[in-house]
Amino acid sequence: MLRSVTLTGLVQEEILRRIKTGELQAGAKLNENDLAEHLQTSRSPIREAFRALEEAGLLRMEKNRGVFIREISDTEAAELYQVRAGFDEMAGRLLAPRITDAQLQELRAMLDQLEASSSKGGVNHYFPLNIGFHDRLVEMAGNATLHGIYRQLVNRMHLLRRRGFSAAGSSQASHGEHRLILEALATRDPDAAAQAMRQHVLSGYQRAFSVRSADEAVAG
Amino acid sequence: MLRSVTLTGLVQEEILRRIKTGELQAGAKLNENDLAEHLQTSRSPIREAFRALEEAGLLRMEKNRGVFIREISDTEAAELYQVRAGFDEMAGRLLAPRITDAQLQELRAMLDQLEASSSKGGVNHYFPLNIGFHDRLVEMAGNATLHGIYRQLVNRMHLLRRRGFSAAGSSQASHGEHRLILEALATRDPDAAAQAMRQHVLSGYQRAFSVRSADEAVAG
DNA sequence: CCGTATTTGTCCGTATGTATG
DNA sequence: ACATACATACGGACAAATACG
Repeated sequence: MLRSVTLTGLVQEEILRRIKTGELQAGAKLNENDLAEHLQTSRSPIREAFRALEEAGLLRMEKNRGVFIREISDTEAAELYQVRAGFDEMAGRLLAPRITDAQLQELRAMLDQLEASSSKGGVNHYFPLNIGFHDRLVEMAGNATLHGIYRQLVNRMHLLRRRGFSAAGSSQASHGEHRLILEALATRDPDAAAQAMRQHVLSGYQRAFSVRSADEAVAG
Repeated sequence: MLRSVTLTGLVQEEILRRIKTGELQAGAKLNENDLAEHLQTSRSPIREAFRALEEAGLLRMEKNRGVFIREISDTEAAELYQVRAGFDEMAGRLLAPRITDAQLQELRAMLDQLEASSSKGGVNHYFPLNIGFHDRLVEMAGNATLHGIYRQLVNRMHLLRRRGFSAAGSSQASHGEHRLILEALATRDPDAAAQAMRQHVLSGYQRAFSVRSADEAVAG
């Protein structure tokens, strides 16, 4: 039992990890006693971690009934993509004028790895790399608050993975869009970068959900 | 001690209320025992509420040292405005094509009340009305996820109120921008509404902090 | 519908770490 | 540096609510 960090924090990270790996899926019930036993703690840190994750939009606590991994409706899924498109657009606009050559190099290297992974390894390799690429893009935008909220959004999107994910040649299209983003950033054109990043998110939504647009799914 | 709702939830709302009213200001220390005594509970619900509010970005918990209302640096303040500008822009773009005449009427009534309050009552009346107006705008945009994250942002901005707030004729300028937003919405022009809402946030930042732009303050 | 088992919500005690004289 | 006082982190117990047979 490590000191120096709180048990609550460790429990919180552990649950988040299980959500990211898919070990915990939407709708699953979390039992306080079981978790406390498996993680070798009392129930107090477990409950505190629950409260934090509830606030982060990952858990739903029903009084006297239990704690569940949140389920994301189709409408909310469309909302998430719509908001994330806005965030990526913001990030692209902020990043384009300030990106360094070294950063462009770093992003290119990440894309090389990503494309290699998509042919070799399965989704379990590709998925975290893809998320890491986009996370790094937003981080480079230089707004820590934006980055923090973006991460919260991405965490929520883990709850809707494994839906219509990974149609046949979808990764090919995604790679092309990634390269478009890098090209726009390389020219330091804010509007082009913003547009490329926004469009990539919206295209990803269409690939995953096979609907026309996030706008219509929300308005629907 | 009410039943039917959790004590944790009540404590959380109470602390949030104290932050919004300014009763709790940035840097203030929260004592578990004192709070538990005043709110007539044990320390457990207090601690759970702390964890939720920490995740929301309002509190900072230092292990074995205490819990404090978060302090927002100048850089983070600029970041908050920059992100909020992006949100309002999104909201305006989404709302313009879908706003109803009844909703326009409702917003006009809110502005009438807001302008009346700015001449009569003090900041304590004006401030919540102003926040309510913007909150309603985002709510009308029809994306509940966007609205939820927006509220989290606004909550954080309470931590930096009472800085350079309310220069002389600043409310007059604000009123003008509000009317511009309504005009743009009335014409159902997405770009105009997005731009009007974005600009209003950025102008508000300049009025409150007397600097040229949020971009420069972040890039600084 | 009732009784039992299980789980949660809350309370309180104790150990540990921090601040202060 | 030491001892004291204090606040927090965690653990465990009890009561209430829910689930189940």
